[in-house]
Amino acid sequence: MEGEAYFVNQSSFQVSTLGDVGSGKISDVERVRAFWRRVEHYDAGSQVRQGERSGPEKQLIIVSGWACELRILPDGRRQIFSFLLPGDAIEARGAGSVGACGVVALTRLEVVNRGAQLTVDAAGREAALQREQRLYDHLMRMGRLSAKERVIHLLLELHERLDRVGLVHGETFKIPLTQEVFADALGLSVVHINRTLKGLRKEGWVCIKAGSVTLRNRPRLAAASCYRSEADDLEFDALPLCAGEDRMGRAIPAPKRNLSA
Amino acid sequence: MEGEAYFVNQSSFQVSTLGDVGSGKISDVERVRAFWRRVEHYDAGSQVRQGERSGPEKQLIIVSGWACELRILPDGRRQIFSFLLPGDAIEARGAGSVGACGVVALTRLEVVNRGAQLTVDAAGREAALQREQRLYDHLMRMGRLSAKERVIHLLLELHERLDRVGLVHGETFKIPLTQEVFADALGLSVVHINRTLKGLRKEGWVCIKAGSVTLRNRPRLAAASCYRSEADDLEFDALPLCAGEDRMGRAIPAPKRNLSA
DNA sequence: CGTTCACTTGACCAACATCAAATATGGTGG
DNA sequence: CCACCATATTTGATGTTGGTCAAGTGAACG
Repeated sequence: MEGEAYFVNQSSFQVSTLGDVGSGKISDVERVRAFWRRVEHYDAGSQVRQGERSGPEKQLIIVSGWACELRILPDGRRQIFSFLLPGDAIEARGAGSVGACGVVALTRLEVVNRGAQLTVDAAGREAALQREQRLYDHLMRMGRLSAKERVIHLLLELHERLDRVGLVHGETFKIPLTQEVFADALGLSVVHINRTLKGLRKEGWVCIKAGSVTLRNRPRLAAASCYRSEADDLEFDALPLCAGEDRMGRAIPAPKRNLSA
Repeated sequence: MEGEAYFVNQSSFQVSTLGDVGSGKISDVERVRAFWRRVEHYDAGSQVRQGERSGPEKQLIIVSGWACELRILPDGRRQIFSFLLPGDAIEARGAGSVGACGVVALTRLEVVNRGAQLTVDAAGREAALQREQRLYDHLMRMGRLSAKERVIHLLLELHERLDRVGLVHGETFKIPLTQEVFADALGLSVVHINRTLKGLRKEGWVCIKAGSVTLRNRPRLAAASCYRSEADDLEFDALPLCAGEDRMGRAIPAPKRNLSA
């Protein structure tokens, strides 16, 4: 049944990806052929290396499967920066100058190659903004949220993104993630992730079984983890960023001494 | 003496910013005038709000002073995402759709308004890549580095960036940051930042006095904090991202079970 | 000279990491 | 179907890191 769900997803991407190629009399069969000619596959665990530092930068769009951006320190510590879901682009980073971050397939991956994408259209800009927004969210998670909050917050983000591409059924969706991957994304140890999940299950926040997750009472989860959906930016933006005197008095005045000894 | 250093910096920015406006007979005085006409100021602690959600997006370049991007949670927790130094652009974010992150001046701020910057040139792309790179570094710091490592790592980044705009003298540079700001950037508590700094001082890693920092033996610091300068991307990129069997055996195979119950 | 803001320090505690071992689970070959 | 193996999850015991609370110090400033 999993393959079926993925196929539905693929066909929807055919339309959105190729719909603007030729508006003329190209038959649907032609389109499907053209689509599949550009499909590439990556095995789970393989590194997706693109933009071979000199070749034309190809832009890959994930059709099915999950990937992640990550970095590994010399001593083995790992940090996952973001998850890449169906519909997301794998940026052609690394072709430029900065590229100390790799993309690894977390499951078997199906991607379409859009070739060198030189012009940045409105949709591309929007996607880039959201991507950046997610990086900020991730920073907030790791810097200021507790383990329980981090897990919930990430699950809510994944729910929102998967929902947008039709991979959520009700409140339930599938995550092909190991607890170790989860830990590396959230900056926690596997053991502690395990215990945190246990706690969340026991307290009825979520239901996690065999790779699918069901979020119970999403608004409550959002409140408990300070999650701000991408939909309500404006409202959040209106909050006083530089706190006044009422809000815990944590204003940011001009410092009078700096990191003194 | 502080003002003097800043002024030197400003004049260098005049050249680089306005050098391409007119290659003809515009006198230097004219250039200076044109420059100063576009200068804006922000007080320390004030929020830099740009792109008033509908007006023309102006792009601001910091001439002198420090700012930061941050977010505050409803319960008062703060997270600083990045520091903005002289020469950095204050992105016109927020004018689009996502903007749950504010820019606050950490010191008195002098910025030039470049007006709406619609075309993205090579320099702009390069800057954007480095900015993103720094976000990744920050994520790595908060997710996988210890307190001591985080502090060193951040100091090294600041050194590198300040050096590039000529604000480092020898191994010493000034940071107008409160320990509280430092804490909010690194996801630690003020008290713990204090103790960490104390330790670093005592062990001779750095010398921090009255707002200026001297890094002792930068290569050793870099090694101790897993710092990778922006100069050696290639080398780092060549590291095996998806570890083989030699490197602690932490490969990323296809997960066979996923977040089971 | 008192007030304010930042830094400092000590005592105590909670969150999370680490180590080690036990227990599923799924895949594979017989 | 069963035995076996590798991988993942779970659990307990224990240690460390870093947070919180509270109080004290020192410098700048009116």
